[in-house]
Amino acid sequence: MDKQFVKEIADVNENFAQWYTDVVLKTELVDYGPVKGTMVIRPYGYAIWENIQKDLDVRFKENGAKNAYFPLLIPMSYFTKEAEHVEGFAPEVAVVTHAGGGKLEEPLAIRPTSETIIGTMYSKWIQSYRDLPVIMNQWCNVMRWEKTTRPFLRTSEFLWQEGHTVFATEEEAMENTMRMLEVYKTFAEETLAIPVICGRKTEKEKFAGAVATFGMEAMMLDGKSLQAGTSHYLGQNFSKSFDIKYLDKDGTLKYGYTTSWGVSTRLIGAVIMAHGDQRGLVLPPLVAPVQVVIVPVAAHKGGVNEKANEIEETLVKAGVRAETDYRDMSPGWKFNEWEMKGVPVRIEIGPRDIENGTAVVVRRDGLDKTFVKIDELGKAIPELLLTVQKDMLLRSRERRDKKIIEANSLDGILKGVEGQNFVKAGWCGCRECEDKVKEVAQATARVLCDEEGVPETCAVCGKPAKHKVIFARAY
RNA sequence: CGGGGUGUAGCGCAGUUGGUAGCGCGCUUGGUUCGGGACCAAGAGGUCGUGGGUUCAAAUCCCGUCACUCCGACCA
Repeated sequence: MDKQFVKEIADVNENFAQWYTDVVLKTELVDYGPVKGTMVIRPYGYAIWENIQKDLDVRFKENGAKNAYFPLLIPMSYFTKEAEHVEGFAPEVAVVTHAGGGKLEEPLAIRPTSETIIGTMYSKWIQSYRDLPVIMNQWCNVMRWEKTTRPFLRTSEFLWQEGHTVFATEEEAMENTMRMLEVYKTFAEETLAIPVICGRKTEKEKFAGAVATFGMEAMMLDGKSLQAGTSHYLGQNFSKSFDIKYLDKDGTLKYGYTTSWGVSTRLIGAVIMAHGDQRGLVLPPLVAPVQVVIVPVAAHKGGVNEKANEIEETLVKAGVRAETDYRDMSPGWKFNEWEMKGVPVRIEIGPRDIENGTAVVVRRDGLDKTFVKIDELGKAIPELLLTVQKDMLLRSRERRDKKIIEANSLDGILKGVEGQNFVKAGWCGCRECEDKVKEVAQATARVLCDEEGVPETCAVCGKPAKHKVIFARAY
């Protein structure tokens, strides 16, 4: 079709990294920030984030969470209370040493995550079993000084949501960890149309300071895995470090059990890399800033803009995020631009259509044109958006499932990941074998999936396997 | 932190043996167009990343430096 346009965005298959960068910059989702590794999220990109926030927030509240806000700066001393945690984050923490025109007595960490400050506050707030559970969530920015960065996937500063809870018992805390993982999974599939695989992370991949980390992994178009969300069971590690105690019914003082869970703007990266194509973005209707764009054709002929406006009003009334592109440009230009920006449905309306009482309706996920009676748009379009949303999930899942394979040797793992697959394999559970896979195949253990049945032997060393694990190259 | 690459107009690039800055797209104005990236005309826009050196003369040659980027290592 349009060679020149297609050339503007790198080939999806030939150079995925370049394609990705082109898409985020050319569709005006982001721009690079002045500080290395930071990004400016532009209105179009931010609108996606707002849709994600809105949707997730409802789900969190349905599960008992309340929103709060904790400070950006954390005294370094707080930070050093949990040994594993400080060790895990130390290299990437940015520190404020000067303020008010002088050197500070105590340096302040810019939060890389808020377990420490929230833990400190919880220890003040929690006295009795009657105060539990505490389930709070905050939407904020965090900073981690990363060596290599890529918009949305890994930036020095990013926006996220972090939930922090305290429960009286291990069972409740564990239940919450799994519950929030499930919330994420449902959200990813229903709203982002991205199928995910959930499971426990290995010791190596675990969150610093956690007893256990559970993650959801999504497959990108190039077969690599993206950790799209995590839910941590922290046991009593943090409650002991931060002195989070409550007086139980039986009159004894006990440490609470804490959990934390988070997803970030990385989800936007996931959407791009799971659904995009040669023409650019393909956004699932539920997160698309603009769900329907109406393009008037031959607007100078009179009555066209009026009709377009009328359709827009009908759709807005039906609860659709619809917009009309009145710009004085050739329609072809607009078609391509909105396709690049991933708008799920386009409506074309011109003199010919008005005469016939129909409009041209085009799905971004298929680009096939259909004619719909103008009077029926108010009903047909919302239905179509739902269909697109569902189809996108089905297609992604189909595509992904074909690329999940099994292997029982190191070579099999290597061949598998080279073929852009997720590779399920038996694993003895030792760190050496995990490192060996990384060395030979540049793949890491994504999540354990023991519930599917553990193979007899470890694919690496041949000793009896303790786990079934998914190996994949990852972002 | 190692290895490669690139810095020239908003974006993409050209610039030969050193000779004083160019192309495409975009932008502005006017007009004709409008069903898959339209056309004509007239414009605006540049400390050639940066510091030094060689030279009558440097985007071009030499030395330094900075930034960005890709591939590793490290990490959510």
